[in-house]
Amino acid sequence: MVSVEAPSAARSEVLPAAFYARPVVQVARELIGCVVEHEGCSGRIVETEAYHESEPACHAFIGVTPRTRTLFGDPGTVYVYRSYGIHALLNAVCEPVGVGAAVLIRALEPLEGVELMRARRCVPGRPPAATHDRTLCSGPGKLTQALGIELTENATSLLDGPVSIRARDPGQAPPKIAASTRIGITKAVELPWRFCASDSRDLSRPG
DNA sequence: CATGGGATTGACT
DNA sequence: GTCAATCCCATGC
Repeated sequence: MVSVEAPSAARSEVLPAAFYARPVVQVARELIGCVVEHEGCSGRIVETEAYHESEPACHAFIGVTPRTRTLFGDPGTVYVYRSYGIHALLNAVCEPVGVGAAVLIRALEPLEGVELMRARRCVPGRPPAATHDRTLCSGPGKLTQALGIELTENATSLLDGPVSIRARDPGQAPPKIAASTRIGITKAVELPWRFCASDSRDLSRPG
């Protein structure tokens, strides 16, 4: 059995648990440029936000409950929850076990499986999106819909589970990153814990 | 058991 | 710019 991957398309390694077992704000910044993959569909992370149990915008602020239990688990675990009754939002659990913290993945640049993503994002009765549509994964609810990630993936492992995140190509220059305040929250709004790839055109909103 | 509030999106004025 | 859709779960009676 020979790999079908061309040498120029060699994949970076899956990020290890030690990557996630660090301060969540640092992880959020370093996840920019990494690649999320689920069942053949993938995209480059261009926007993230950090959430930590010490501040009230984080679900873990209230402590351990059935909903927040995942946040306090192993670093490198998937945390997915239902937002506004409609959307599934994807997070990566960070910090050591017992600390409730996670990085919200807010936007991707589509890479692989674009046709399938477009099909999942297609709304009946409207024309299909353009081929390199910048709205395919330009938001936390959009990217989970495009990748087919649902609540059933909650508490699975990013290390060997259905959803994985690979490191940036170390041979490439690191992306230029802009920090700003988080979007869509009403508490701890002043913290500059949102990170965007400065040159990306796939952001949920300008960074 | 009833209620209220979202880490959003897309449609519409 | 405004607004509704829709469901999980935390909270309070």
